[in-house]
Amino acid sequence: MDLFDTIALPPENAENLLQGLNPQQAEAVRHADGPLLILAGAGSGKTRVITHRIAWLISRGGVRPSAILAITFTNKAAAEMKSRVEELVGPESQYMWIGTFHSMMIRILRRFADRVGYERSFAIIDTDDQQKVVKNCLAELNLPEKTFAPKAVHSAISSAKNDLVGVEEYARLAGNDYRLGKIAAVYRLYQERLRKSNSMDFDDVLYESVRLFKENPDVLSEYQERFRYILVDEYQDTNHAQYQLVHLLSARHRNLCVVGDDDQSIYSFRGANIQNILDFEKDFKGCKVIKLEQNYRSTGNVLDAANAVIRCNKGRKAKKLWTSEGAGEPITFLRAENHSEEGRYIAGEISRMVTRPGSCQRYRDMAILYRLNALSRNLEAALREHGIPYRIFGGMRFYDRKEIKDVIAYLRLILIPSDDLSFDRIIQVPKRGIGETTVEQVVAIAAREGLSRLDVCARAAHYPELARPAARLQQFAEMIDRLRDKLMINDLGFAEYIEYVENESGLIQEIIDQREKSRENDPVDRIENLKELLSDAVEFENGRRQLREMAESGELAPEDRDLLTDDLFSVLSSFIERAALYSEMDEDRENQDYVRLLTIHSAKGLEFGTVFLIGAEEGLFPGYRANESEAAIEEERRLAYVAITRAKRKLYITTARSRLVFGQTQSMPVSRFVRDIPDQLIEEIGGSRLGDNRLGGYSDEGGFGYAHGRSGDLPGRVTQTPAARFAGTPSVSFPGAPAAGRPVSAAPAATSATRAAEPMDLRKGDQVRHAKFGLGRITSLEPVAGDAIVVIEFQSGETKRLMARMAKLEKI
DNA sequence: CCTGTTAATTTTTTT
DNA sequence: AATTAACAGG
Repeated sequence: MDLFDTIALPPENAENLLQGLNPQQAEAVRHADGPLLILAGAGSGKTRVITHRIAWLISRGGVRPSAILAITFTNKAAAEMKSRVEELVGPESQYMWIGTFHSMMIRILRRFADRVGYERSFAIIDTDDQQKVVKNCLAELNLPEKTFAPKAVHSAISSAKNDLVGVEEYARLAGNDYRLGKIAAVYRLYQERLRKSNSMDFDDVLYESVRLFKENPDVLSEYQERFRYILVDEYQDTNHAQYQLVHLLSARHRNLCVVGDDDQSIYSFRGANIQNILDFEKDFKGCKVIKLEQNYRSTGNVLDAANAVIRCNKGRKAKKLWTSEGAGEPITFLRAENHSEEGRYIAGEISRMVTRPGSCQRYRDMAILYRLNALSRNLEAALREHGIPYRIFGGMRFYDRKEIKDVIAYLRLILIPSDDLSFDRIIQVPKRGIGETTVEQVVAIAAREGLSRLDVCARAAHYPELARPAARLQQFAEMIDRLRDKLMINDLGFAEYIEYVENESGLIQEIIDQREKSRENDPVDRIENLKELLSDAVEFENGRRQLREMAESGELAPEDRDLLTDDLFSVLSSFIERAALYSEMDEDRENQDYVRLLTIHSAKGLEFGTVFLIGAEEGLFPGYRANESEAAIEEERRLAYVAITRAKRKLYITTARSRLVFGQTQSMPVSRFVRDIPDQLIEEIGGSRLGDNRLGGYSDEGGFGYAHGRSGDLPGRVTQTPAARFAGTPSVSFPGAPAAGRPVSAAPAATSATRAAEPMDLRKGDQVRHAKFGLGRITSLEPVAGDAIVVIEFQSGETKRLMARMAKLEKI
């Protein structure tokens, strides 16, 4: 075809793209037109193939970068792919579309929002909000949460959307079934609510995209035409809606390349359909299939173990990973007495490996993987005791933290006064003398009058039933108005504006006050998180500026026109959108030297020299819930396969005979997956993985002799390293020291937002003047996040706790 | 209206 | 064990 019209790079340069690739990889890179399925086993150089293929299309095939669409599942994967392609083809790669399903479809949906009945400025709501809306709907329909668990109802709605089953069809399918009928009613109300507040949840983004394309042939046609080449990574994790999107978009040119590994499909619980990859050959008759089976990551033993485990699954494409590497070290299996012994052993092994004379092992090349987040807790004590720097991933995401979500809700309500969801979140935060009954009345009036809840507050005096709290409600509405005016005046930097909101809203003061009361030092310092949000805002503003400069110098996709404006309003709008789509994993700076603790799910796609897989016990892994179905066990087995194949050189698998599960000490048998690993690959410590599955937590073996390590049995010795404070209390010297709370994003706390204030040399005992409270004396000073909380006794007799910078203190 | 108490409830995760 | 929701009392 017209593939080789233009040659953008010298041919010899293009040929370089094939260098160092094995025949299958090279074939995948060179494949010209038509559907292509790449079955890429773990560690088979998948990312390399995708990036080289894109580069090949551009430099050798003369394909315009803007005609290429590459879809990944995470922002992190997208960012990595982007930078690796850029290395290969240079700056023109910026015109490619690389992103997640959601980020790309949101761009398209904003452009055509009116076609699916939304305002262009629609908001994306997160899981928390979704749950809340479901609860509200249940309450309104008088359905007891006892029989209709919000979580279950929400997940039913979510899967319906993922399967492209709309409200009407769901109701039809429910038929006369009482329960399904009620869920259908919740579904209907839920959608109504979201639409009224101009919000979409994550599932809607996909559902509405499919609808947009199906109902608007002109729109579909434009994008079909534009994307001549489409690549989808992690195809085994696509759900039905994503499958439809890919099929719709690629129907014109049929240049669809999907990459995946059915053995690594571990997201069925969120709608991923493994059948999508298994059936690709049926969907695209005559497609090219390329298997990448040579593994470049792991040693022979690790790979053999992985193969042995996954072999037990039925319903998978036949393949077998191999390596030209040697067998390497045996896998070490530990049968510990309990979790503390397990932790001590691991910590001992880590410090032994790192501190051994001449060792080139680094903390950063090690990871501890587990099935459940709860298991990470046990390890912390042991790691800290040994002075091992570590970082726990997962659990709470930064943007999911309460204090962050509160600020975001303020910002959203400022932007969109009709955002009732945000209103609900912050009307009582901080406490302002508005209680449950008042809120209920406001909600009722808003519904009756067809006004937004904020509007009702502003006009509270008009309603007799709100007579008593009217002043407070109006005050709240006025504050939001004031903040909006400030936004429109546009005289602050972006981060400065957010800081302004954090203070004016009273959120900061509220945290200070609460801290006074419970004076337990929060392990997660909420003030520090709020400061961190400011650093993020600075970074965001800078990134956006760069992007705009790039965009101005070249062609601009219609979806990106809003980049041209840089007033506070539009910067804030896109910042809020990013907050909904952004997770902490996205910002793991890889060169930091610490051990990583993560779930197996979040370890997918990563690799480590040494991997510790902990808690390999029946009931935990596979989880007790998996026993209900064969399919669930198979998914757990794939999870085990993913875990094992993360290891490059050395794999440890550890178990405890007894463990605290849900506050109860239980006796834990060895996981069936471990028993599938052949004897010759494994070295056992502390007991056999085969026998010894008797019940009863007590064992008379009395621990174990460490086969190769001494440090484990020296619990008394504490090595102090600076890194130990990664998980400990943040220590910040005031003024001007960087925050230590989140080591990964060690952006200095002195952002442009906070730089305005000079570093003050305040001390306990200093006399100060405050604009409002007058003269006073500092009775205590606690550094926090490059600022400080000061307690001041004023001459009036009052004692106040304030943020030093915001208080604008004058030293006397 | 707010705050302190008891009772109940537990995968995995991204977007 | 630990977090979180419902509930009673100031």
